[in-house]
This record gives sequence, structure tokens and C-alpha cells, in this order.
Amino acid sequence: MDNLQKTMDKIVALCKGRGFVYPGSEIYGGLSNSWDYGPLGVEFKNNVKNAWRKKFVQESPYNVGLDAAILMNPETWVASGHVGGFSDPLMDCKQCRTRHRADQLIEAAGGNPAGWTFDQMSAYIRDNHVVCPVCGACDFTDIRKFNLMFKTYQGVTEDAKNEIYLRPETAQGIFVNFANIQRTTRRKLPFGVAQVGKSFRNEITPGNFIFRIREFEQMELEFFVKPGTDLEWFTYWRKYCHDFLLSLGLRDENLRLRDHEKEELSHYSKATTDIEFLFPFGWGELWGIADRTDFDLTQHINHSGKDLSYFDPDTNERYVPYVVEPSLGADRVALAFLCDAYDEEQLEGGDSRVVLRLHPALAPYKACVLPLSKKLSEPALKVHDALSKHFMIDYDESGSIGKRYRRQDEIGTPLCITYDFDSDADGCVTVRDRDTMQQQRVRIEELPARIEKELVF
RNA sequence: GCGGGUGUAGUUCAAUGGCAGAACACCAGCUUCCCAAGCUGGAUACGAGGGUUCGAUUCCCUUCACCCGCUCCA
Repeated sequence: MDNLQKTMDKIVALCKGRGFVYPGSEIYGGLSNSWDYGPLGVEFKNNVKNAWRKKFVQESPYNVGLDAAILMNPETWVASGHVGGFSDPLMDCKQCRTRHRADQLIEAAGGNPAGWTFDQMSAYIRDNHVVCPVCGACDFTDIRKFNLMFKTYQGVTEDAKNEIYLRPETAQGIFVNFANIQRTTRRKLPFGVAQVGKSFRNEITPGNFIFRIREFEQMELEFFVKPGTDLEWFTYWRKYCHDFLLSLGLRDENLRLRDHEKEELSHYSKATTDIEFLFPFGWGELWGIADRTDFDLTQHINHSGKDLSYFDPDTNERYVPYVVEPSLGADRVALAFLCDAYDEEQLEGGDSRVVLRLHPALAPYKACVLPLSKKLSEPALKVHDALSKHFMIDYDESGSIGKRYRRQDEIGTPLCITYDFDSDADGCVTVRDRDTMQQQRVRIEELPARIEKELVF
């Protein structure tokens, strides 16, 4: 674990040192659990999001996109169950100072606390002598409400009437738009709506760098199907998601699919599989694939009074669609790609280099143009400028050529393009590969095609 | 939020109740030119606030952040 922690520390240090991720608000002493994506980080993360969009919208015959607002009518969260159900009743054991959820302790003791007030829960714990599972004492603090949603105010007065929430998940923006999207795109079931966006949760304990953060970005697909076909589609998307990660280079041995046990399933879900990644700090969930049944649409039908059912022209039936939801954490999967790609390679002669073996489609820079000598700056810059019309291209002329290769290795640039003293005469440059360190002479006009070839996944 | 630990340059580490050092990294110049070469010069740090003191990076208090546990989730 010590070594693994060191690996994690090195990745965090690399991220900060090279401009992938900085601690948030650093000059003011930081803000707990906030992180800013730097120049390289924003390119990288955008590449991750674009890769997802490409697979789940562009290449999918079923799905369309959406970008719904973060701020929603508060009634949305009543319908979704977040206002009522996501307010965890927490209390601390005064003896051993551990924190527990009152409802879970009561359930473990055989009670059914659904719908109870805090006073009722406290009374049950007292009367039935429910003890702390850690130390065995029955000496708890009062139950306190812990709402996972961030609150804010709409309008300039901080009046409780205008209280609204920052969305804790992007999914509801899709559900409330279901009828709009179905009508305007004239889609038949099955079809999906894909969305990338920020969500906010006041997690009890965030941590592990950008793995669990309070302001995070999700890439969610809500896939609407005819009831009864949901398990079939559940299996389809589970494989599709897994293949997506593999196609972008995540190593299979660092991935596992874990089916939730019945007791573990959320209130809305019939089946859930997590795709987990082996981080230096242990297995962590990347992707939750859930069969949400018709829970969400039914809730919105009941709360809004609007008809969100679907008329099936093939069978002349009307029904509320079932939903299969693959929900991926963008920051998490970005971290997984970084961890999986991080490599300290030992070279002959005791030398070593740090290489970020990112898939070229995810790498911040697709290539870096290097003049072999500063005397070659002018023509090298022309090559850089021409390629920049098509790709993110770096340029570096300071230090020895070997040092510049290493700098690019460390930030995951797949190709280095060296302009040398022969280039003027023969119209060729040397293309050096990050992973193999092999070099190849390439005609300058063929460079875009050469780079393009790397980006396919 | 609770318990434990840690905070000195970008990074890794020193030293000190009295001008805070090094290595690597970075910048500039010279040199070299296809895998971290060399030389010269340069910039950069005591997490923040308060207290004790003639004087605090050092001692005390508070706070903030990070790490490890408890707990939750994408």
C-alpha cells in the first residue's frame, strides 16, 4: 500500500507540475476537495468527453444529445426522491466517535424506519438498545440531517421561497425532457439521450484526488426501452461500455464488472452492474449501469401531471418506457486513464523515463514539433503552424533533443516531429514514437495523415 | 464531521529562537545536435492568522489544506 500511495502521489505531483490538475483556489489556502484542470488537463478531459460523445452519440444509431440546465424546478428533486430520500439521518457514537446512519442501524436491528421522523428513529434506538457496531455502546448523538444536495437561491433576495438546488445528477434533466426529445426527433423506442455535465453532491467524505469530488462531471445515457426488453438492453450497454474503455487502452486486468447484490440496489433500480477500475488506492467505481425501470418517468408523471407515456405505433400500445442508465464519472474515468497510462520505464544504462502511455485520442497534444537546432526554428514553426490547423500540436526548442523527447513522454504526446538539417532539402522530418522510441522519415505533407492514423479507436 | 498523521522553492530533502541551503526541474546565454551532456548566469519556499519574544520558519494557540481510517457515491 505504501508503494501504491507513492504511485498516487507521483501522479498527483505530475498533474500539478505539468498543468493537468491544480489544487483549487490554491493562493487562498485552497478549498477542500476542489481541483482545477490546467492547460493540459482541460485538453485531456475534453478528449475523454469527446471520445464518449463519439461512441455514444455520433457512432450510435440509437442516441441523441442534450445539455440540460444545472438549475431545475425544485419539484424535480421531490419527484426524483432526492429531497426526501437523500437526506441521510446521521449520528455519531459518543464512545468511539464513529459515524453511523440511523436508518441502517435500525434496519440491521430488524426495524423498518421508512418514513419515520428522527424522533421516532431515536426512540427506537433507545428503546431497543441498538448498539454501535464498532464498539458496542449505546450512546449516540442526536440524529442530524445530512442533505447531499447543494442549495442556493434564485433571485437576488436570499428568501427561502426562492431556494433551489444544484443538480445532484444529470439524469433528471433528461427525464423531464423525454417527451420533448421524443417528439422533436421523431424517435421510436428504443432510443437514448446522452448528456455530459456537472453535478454537485455534498459528499460526507470526498477524497482520493479527483476520484470523489463534490463538484463533478457525469457522462450519462438514459436509454428508453419497451418494458420487458430492459434486461436485454442492460446486457447490451454493459458490454458496449466495457468495450469503450478497452478501446481507449485501459488494461483489462485493471477492470472488473461487479453486479450489485439485491440488498445493495438503490430504491429505483432492478439491476445494477458497476464497472470498476483498480486504482492505486484500490478498486473504485467508474461506471454504474442500472436498470431504472419506469421509476423516474412514473415519478415525473405523478408529480407534474403530464403524460410522459409513449405510444408504440408498431403495436398500438401506450406504455411508460423502462430506462437503462449507464452513468460514467468523467473525472473518475480521466483519473483511471492517467493511472493506467502512468509508467516509469527503466532504460539500458540505468536511465529511466516517465511515460504517460495515453491513447493518442486522449493525449493533450497529438504531436510536438522540435527543431533539431534553434537555427531551424523558422521552418520548424511553419510545420507546427500548418499542423495546428488540424490538431493540438506543441512546439519546443529549448534544451537537447533527448530532453525534449522526455518532456513530451511525460505528458503523453504520442509523436515527436523533428525538423533537421536535411529537412529543407528532402522535405522530410523524423517522426519518433513515444512507446517504441522508433524513428521514421516522413514527408511533411504526409504528416496530417500520419497523425490522424494514431487517433482512431 | 470524528480520530491519527503531514505542511520549508515546481519536486525531493536539509538546517536554524538572529541573512533559510542543496539536488533535480525551470528561465536566459554559450555550446552540442536524434533520446535527461557540459559551462556561465538567474528567478522561486518556511500553508494562513494570532500570541510569547528585542527578534519566531523554529515555542504556544487557532485556522486551512492534504494523506490514512469511519461513512457515502458517478
